[in-house]
Amino acid sequence: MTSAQQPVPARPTSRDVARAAGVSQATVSLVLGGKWPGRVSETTAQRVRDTAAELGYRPNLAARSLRLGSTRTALLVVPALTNEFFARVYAGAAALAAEHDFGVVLYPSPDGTGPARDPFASARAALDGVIASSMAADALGALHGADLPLVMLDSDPSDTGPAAHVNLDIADGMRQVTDHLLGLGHRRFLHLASAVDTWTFAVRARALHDALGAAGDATVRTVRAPLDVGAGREAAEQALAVAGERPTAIVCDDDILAAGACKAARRLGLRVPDELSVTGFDDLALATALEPELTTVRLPAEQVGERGMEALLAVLDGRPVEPGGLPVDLVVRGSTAPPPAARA
Amino acid sequence: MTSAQQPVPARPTSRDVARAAGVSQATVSLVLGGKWPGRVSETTAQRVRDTAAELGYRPNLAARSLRLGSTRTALLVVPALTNEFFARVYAGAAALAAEHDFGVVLYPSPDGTGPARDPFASARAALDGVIASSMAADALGALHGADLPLVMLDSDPSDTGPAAHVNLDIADGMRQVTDHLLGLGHRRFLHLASAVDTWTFAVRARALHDALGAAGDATVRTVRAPLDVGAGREAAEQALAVAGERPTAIVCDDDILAAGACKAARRLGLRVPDELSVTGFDDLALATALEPELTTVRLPAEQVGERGMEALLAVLDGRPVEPGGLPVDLVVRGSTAPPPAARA
DNA sequence: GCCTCGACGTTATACGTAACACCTCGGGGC
DNA sequence: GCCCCGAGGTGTTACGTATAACGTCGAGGC
Repeated sequence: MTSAQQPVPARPTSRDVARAAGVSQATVSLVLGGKWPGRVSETTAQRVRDTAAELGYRPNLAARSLRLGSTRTALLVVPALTNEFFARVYAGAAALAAEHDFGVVLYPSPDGTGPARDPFASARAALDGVIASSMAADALGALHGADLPLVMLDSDPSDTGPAAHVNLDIADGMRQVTDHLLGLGHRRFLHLASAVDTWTFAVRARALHDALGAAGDATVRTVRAPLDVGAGREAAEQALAVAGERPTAIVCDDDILAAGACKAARRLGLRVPDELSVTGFDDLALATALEPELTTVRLPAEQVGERGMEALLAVLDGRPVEPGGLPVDLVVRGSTAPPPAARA
Repeated sequence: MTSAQQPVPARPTSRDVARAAGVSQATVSLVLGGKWPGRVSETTAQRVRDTAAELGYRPNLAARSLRLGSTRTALLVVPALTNEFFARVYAGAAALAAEHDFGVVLYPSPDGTGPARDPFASARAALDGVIASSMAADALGALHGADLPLVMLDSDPSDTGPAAHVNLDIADGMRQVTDHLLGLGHRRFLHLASAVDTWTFAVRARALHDALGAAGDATVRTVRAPLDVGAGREAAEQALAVAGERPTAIVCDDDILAAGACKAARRLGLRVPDELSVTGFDDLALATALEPELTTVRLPAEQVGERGMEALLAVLDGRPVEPGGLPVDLVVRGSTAPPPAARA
């Protein structure tokens, strides 16, 4: 920037291509734009394309965006990419976006710590829309205020601000988990819940309590912990150490917490699943890395991203967004078994 | 786009703010730009800022980029974000970038599958530079050809094309692992190596063989597997099942492979670490989720991202990039112990 | 009393692209 | 012979911003 600017061959513009090809800049734009077929004779078009390739022409995207007033770029707001679930959501969204010549940029929202920077400054270009996963209400307000098409992922459908919702059938997943454990004979439960206060976790709790309530004779205690193996272990260890009848099954809001629960069990000398059943949620890679492998609920993370992008594209085109939650599946593995009492 | 365009109040421009504040557009730019302090009287400046806030003015980034010829945006090329290591690299790079009013967009490079799209089309804006982690040579060629400042992460320093390298002292990490195991008394090793053919893994292999060669009486077999728990388990299981003297330690290129190795051990009825020691690499969250926890090498992933961004900013400013690899640390946990023979 | 000068603003311009409106020209139709 | 028409191109404009170059005006030096 400071010096050595002159000798560098500046990037060729469409005008350079035009000059070299002996046509006007408008023609170059017509040819390379790809729309307007038949507007330019094939011989001329080919000459333009060849010259462009020869010069290594690359359209200036800033200029194009300015002209078009659109960048074909969406912002994806996620709590943290280090959570495999969201990394997969991104992958799904980015893949579908690419098919439609769209881009996805990320805004890892402040998960408690750090100053809440401006999500729109984080995107380095104008945005056509926003896809956001469930997040704190205040951060959400900022997004609403931006009058951009907004698609919410896995969040409260009664929040009618957004243009569309893409939800997982979380309640059904939790119901499947509970029914599975009840079927095995469990009656005393521990719910190792996320300390994060979002819709997706609230639904888990409600579904669990509903399903257990229907069973009549089941009891459940709840402890909450941050989404972290160590925190999950501590919370589970404390809960299991209290006097009174020990739970025979731990239902976790998340595979990460479930990993913590397994560690807690081992520390207390309880074998999983013989003496204690543990279930997770998400079906991360972690679930099959553990021993025993986790019984958990498979969430189609990539599909969430895809459907989110799909919904955004629909909104931008003025098409209606077909509603409907994404189905989730219980995956039974080695971390669940009948409780000790039921094993003769 | 098709209809209902008119009723929407178009986003205010700097000119709208100027009109409302009773000044010229240039003054608005001067005030909001923040440079040129003292160029405008404080009373006027305040009036402009107030009107801007009132109208909800947001500068058009496309126009700014066009004018400035720069977007303050870097492209980060990584194999896959679902690998926690790269998600952390991104987090580090994005955090430092934000401090310098820079943005980071991602290009998850085709890891074998999928058509290699254009990395520069993936970024939806002009780029000021590229930060790339080690990748296949052909993809790398495309980046070199773009005459953009390029910073390579954890890759062959003898590749002199890039503007700068940010490397981890991988060889030292592997040496620490080997010395630790040799010190415990191990002599028969299995190297569970990554099937990916990049510099960072080549260095691991070389360092391992060098360190073992120095020991004199140690032997090592190598098997390779994709970076995947299941694949790692299969490879390890087959290798452990062969006739002859069984290795007493498995050195893995990666925590994910180490998780596979642990599963293989359990399937074969070998207890870790009593009958078989296992080491990982990376210190992912997975390392402490497993039981026993993995002895592994902690890589400062966030720092890699930070230093990469730092180097890019330096190159852009014409400042020299100070070289030097990032140190890595052996973390001894429960997955390593003396071999059975050494335990009286 | 003239000139200078700094403080404060304004006017004008360019960035590179897309696309509207226009121009040219040869070939029919009548 | 005149007009129309479509094919194939070109001139021109606007997008919103940053900043260089240029007023203007009152205070102060000599």
